[in-house]
Amino acid sequence: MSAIRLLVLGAVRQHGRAHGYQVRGDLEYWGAHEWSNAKPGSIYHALKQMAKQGLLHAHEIAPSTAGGPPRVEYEITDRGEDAFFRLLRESLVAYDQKMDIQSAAVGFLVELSRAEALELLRERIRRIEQWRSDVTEHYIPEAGPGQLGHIGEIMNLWIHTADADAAWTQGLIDRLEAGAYTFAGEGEPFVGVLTEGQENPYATGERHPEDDR
Amino acid sequence: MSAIRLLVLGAVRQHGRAHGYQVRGDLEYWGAHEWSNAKPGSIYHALKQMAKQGLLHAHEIAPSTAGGPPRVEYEITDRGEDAFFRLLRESLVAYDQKMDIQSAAVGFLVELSRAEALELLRERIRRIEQWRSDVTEHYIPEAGPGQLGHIGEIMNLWIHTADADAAWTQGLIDRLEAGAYTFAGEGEPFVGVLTEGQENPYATGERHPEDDR
DNA sequence: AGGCTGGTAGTCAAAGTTGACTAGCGAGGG
DNA sequence: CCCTCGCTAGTCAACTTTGACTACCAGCCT
Repeated sequence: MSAIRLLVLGAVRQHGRAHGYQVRGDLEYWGAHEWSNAKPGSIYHALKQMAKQGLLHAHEIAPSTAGGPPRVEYEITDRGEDAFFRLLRESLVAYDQKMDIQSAAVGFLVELSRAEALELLRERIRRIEQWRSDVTEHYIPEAGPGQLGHIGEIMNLWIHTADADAAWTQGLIDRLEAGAYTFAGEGEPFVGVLTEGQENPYATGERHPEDDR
Repeated sequence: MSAIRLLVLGAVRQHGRAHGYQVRGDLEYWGAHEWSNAKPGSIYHALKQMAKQGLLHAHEIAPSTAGGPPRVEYEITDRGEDAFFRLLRESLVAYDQKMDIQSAAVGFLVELSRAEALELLRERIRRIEQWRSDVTEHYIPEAGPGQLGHIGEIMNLWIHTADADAAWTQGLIDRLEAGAYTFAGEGEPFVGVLTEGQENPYATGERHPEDDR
């Protein structure tokens, strides 16, 4: 599974009602084109697919107010809401080194309660540690790690990455315990969507040399 | 781009001549089903595609010696050889946080000369540092990082990951400089393929609880 | 002899992804 | 007034990925 469904569901949800181009704008605003496969084609595909599956409801074509073709507006359904939270919770605890999913989940972290977020992040650490010990136990040949030759460097890379991830997670836990950010039910939320007409400071353009990578 | 082409090309190349099931076995032996999308469908698809594109030559169907349908054997072509090294070099220097590609590249690292491998790894570090400074410069709002709210944690995650990657790369460089492993042209290479009839200690099975993730 | 299991080798439809392309409208220049 | 440019909003074909499925043979059990 990729991050696109979580991102699109979350974007539509935060808007209440959004069309594809709006979602596209939000994801760009979040920098998602940098760290996920959130390209136009994928976004529109995900919208259609999730509408077909009943996670979104498609309000048929409103003619555009600002030039261009008519647009389809989407709204999240109850089943979509469920799917969003299921995806979010899974993505937070799953250690599968897919950074795009992890990033997307962090972006929606504050949709949960602080207590649940902390719980999930602690579970994440437990799973990373479990994974780490499974790997070190099972992938080391009987004759010692030397038998693996340079192939052992792959395992080394993974362990190194897992440790870095656990450390980052712990850092986030510490910040959250210290009261950082505003979670669901804690008052005025931080909303990261672009309202109609607002310019996007991170729009695709010349401003990010790293786009060229 | 995914890791599958590099993996399949490299596997066929190390065998000299291999059919799909053999490639599948090698990738499993390398643990690639854990850290990449090397599923049967993808492997067979990649083989066919690369044969169509002239990177592999398909020796038409030899009847199987051990039950099952007849099998197609593949051999790498000169263009395939070029493509393999181009992919390998690219994958080593590219910092795009796709761990599957990085892992695959590490697996074939010793196909290069030690000098070139070191050169590429140093370039990798330079690129990570470049990426890091680009990101920190361009993605921090004028009003300070606090403006980002919890979204800033995504950037934090990426920076953290980049630093961990650079550290791992430096560690590998140190080990290679100290003479670790056997590179191309340095004598008897370490070959990580399964020969006919050899049992695969890492075959898909009950032995890896982490498969269940 | 018949049936069951398990390994061998691979196919296929459905889903997801990519990058290039289109079409409509407004603003601004000449 | 016309033409181009750029933004809005999206489509589409080609390609890749996924997971379930198939067919064949060997060995074992009864």
